[in-house]
Amino acid sequence: RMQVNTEKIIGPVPGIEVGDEFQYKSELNLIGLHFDIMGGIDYMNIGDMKLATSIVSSEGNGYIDRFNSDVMIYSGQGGNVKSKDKKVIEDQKLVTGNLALANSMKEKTPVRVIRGRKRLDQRGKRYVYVGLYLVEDYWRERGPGGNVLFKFKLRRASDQLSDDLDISVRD
Amino acid sequence: RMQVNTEKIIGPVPGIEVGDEFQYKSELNLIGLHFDIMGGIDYMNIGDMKLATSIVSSEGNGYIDRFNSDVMIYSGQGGNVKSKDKKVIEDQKLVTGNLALANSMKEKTPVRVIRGRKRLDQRGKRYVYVGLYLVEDYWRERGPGGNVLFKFKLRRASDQLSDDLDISVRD
DNA sequence: TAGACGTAGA
DNA sequence: TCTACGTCTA
Repeated sequence: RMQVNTEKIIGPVPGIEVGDEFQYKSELNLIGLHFDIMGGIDYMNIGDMKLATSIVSSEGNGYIDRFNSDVMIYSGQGGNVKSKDKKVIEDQKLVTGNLALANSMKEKTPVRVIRGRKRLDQRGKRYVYVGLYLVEDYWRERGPGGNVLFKFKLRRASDQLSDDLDISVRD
Repeated sequence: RMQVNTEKIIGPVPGIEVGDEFQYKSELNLIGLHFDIMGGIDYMNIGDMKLATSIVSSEGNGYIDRFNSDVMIYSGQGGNVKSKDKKVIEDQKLVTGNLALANSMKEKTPVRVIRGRKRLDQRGKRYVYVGLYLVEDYWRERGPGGNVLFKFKLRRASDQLSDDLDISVRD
């Protein structure tokens, strides 16, 4: 797949379909699906408001998200993630990516969702574009360490292919 | 470019030509030019001997290499590199990648060389495959911090395209 | 300058 | 588990 897209946009990326699969976050960047090569939440500024463009839910990094049929619970960023040189546990704050997701709820703008899962053979991950979602709700929780965590509830937009994503994402 | 190559080999990679250019080290991995997605020296075990397969000389990370026409001086790995959570300065050792390069000299096996340079627009780097080199010499030096550094002298193999690489690598 | 749901291999 | 010439944005 040789498409290259350097423009960050909200909504579908031309040429990319639900179920398309990638091997690296850097590929998501080249393709224009998700430009933040490390971060889970990508966003852009519309005027002076941050709006989320895409999120990556990836296995094996301390974040715990949930997928149930067309609803997902996505963990906010910051605070509680294991990091070699950073032992402190802090409250997550409603800034940058978390703020962008909250704004996306207010503005009812769609968010591209990419799901990264470990391969069965344990050789890296695969990232599958699972479609557009709308942020339906968010709230604060206390994490295991007592710190504040944000949780975002997203629902898959209905006007999309209804392929069985569990199959398309399965190894 | 959609070629994918998962087999690590010594020498030229089929389908890849001198001057071919890539945007990410992960692309070098997909293509089979250089499998170590972070490290500068990639190698393989032939029997119980490590032999270098490829090296990446990349700008802007504390290592200082030199390119002069068909000769390059490549810095060994370890010891003196700035790293956020690692302040200690240590002697480089003749192990792993450094040992592999030393063995490649003894065995006269070619090493693929990739040159990573910052883009003029400062948006990332570009990696150019500049061809096969032979390790001609290596020695120990003292670095600015007094620690031992390895330096490897490599000479470009003569039976290759003699395009002006300075042009092919220029922004 | 440092943070961020990175990756493969020893 | 840790290292390794990573890579983008704020």
